[in-house]
Amino acid sequence: MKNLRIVFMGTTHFGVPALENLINSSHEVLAVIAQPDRPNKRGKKITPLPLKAKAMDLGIDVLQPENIKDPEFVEKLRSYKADVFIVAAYGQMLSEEVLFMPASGSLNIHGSLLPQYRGAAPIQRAIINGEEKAGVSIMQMGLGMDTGDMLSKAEIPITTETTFETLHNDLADLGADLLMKTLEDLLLGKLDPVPQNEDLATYAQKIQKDTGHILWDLESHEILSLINGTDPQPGAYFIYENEKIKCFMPVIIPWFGNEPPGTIIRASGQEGLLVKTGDGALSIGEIQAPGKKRMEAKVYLRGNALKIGKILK
RNA sequence: CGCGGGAUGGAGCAGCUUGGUAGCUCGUCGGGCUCAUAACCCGGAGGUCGUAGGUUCAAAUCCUGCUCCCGCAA
Repeated sequence: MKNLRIVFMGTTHFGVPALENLINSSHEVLAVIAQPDRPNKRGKKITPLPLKAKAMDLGIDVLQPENIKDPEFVEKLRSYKADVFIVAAYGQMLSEEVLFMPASGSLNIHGSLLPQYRGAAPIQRAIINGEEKAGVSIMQMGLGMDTGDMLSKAEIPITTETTFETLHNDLADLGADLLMKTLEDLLLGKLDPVPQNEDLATYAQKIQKDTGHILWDLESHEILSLINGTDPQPGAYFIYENEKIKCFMPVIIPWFGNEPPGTIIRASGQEGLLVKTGDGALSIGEIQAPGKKRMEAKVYLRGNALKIGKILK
């Protein structure tokens, strides 16, 4: 099998499985392009970017241009004489010049079933919106945001236990395998690019800080989706005595009481936390208070009290 | 040097302001009650109070350095 000369662009965990697959294949990864290191996390520490760390472990050159359109960098990129660029959650828009530099152009691994959920937070939004399935798409990158012709896609179901974290990891793995097949087809000339149907396009808005604020008068399944779609980051929360309490691992519980939505129905070290919603109740499996670790709700309630009957906002 | 919270038996917390007896909820072990129980009652084991130093007759508690964890802001 003929090899492809590849330059990989990515920054987060999302691209790691794909990079690993490429390394273990007959293809040649010439370099990895990642976002520049972002100064400081909390206090002083600098957490290395996941994909960069992986690439360095594997002994691959890592380049981190401040701006990928920088002419000097573009020349550097050209010097690799790559056959194709692979982009997975890189974080910078590519210019036309870069996009079409390799003979086979640039391929993007995107965490949604395009043309739905183009943009910044496709995985979170798919869960939050209560979709029944999610997926990854590989496309030939075009000029617009996630607009290129589709080359392949794969699906995965979303359940009541699917969180952003689990789905993200599953999709990263799925995308990695899909990438290998797609590259194989590319070499065999079997690719069949299909333009996206613009009429069906939707956009996944970036997750804001208050996206996770739970509105208890929504229905249980809607709140469950919000909690799961923001788990672990940034987390869905309610306000209790001016403190943000984050909620994780929700379970829908049938409940026919007529308390106002947001009422704490149960809160004990034995029964855990149960809150009234618009159409029933939601058991919160894990919670996290400011400055505290995430823990089982019943464990938290052994040392901290939440008043039964109080209405959460 | 971005702001802030925290480290106390196995888990979650209180105690620190006003130094001097190790507390609470739970778990665990043993016993009891019960048709029975995750319920209830009785009893036990288990803690160098993150770490290094300082002040003091005496430090979980006051002072300083360090390590680690977490929330916010980016």
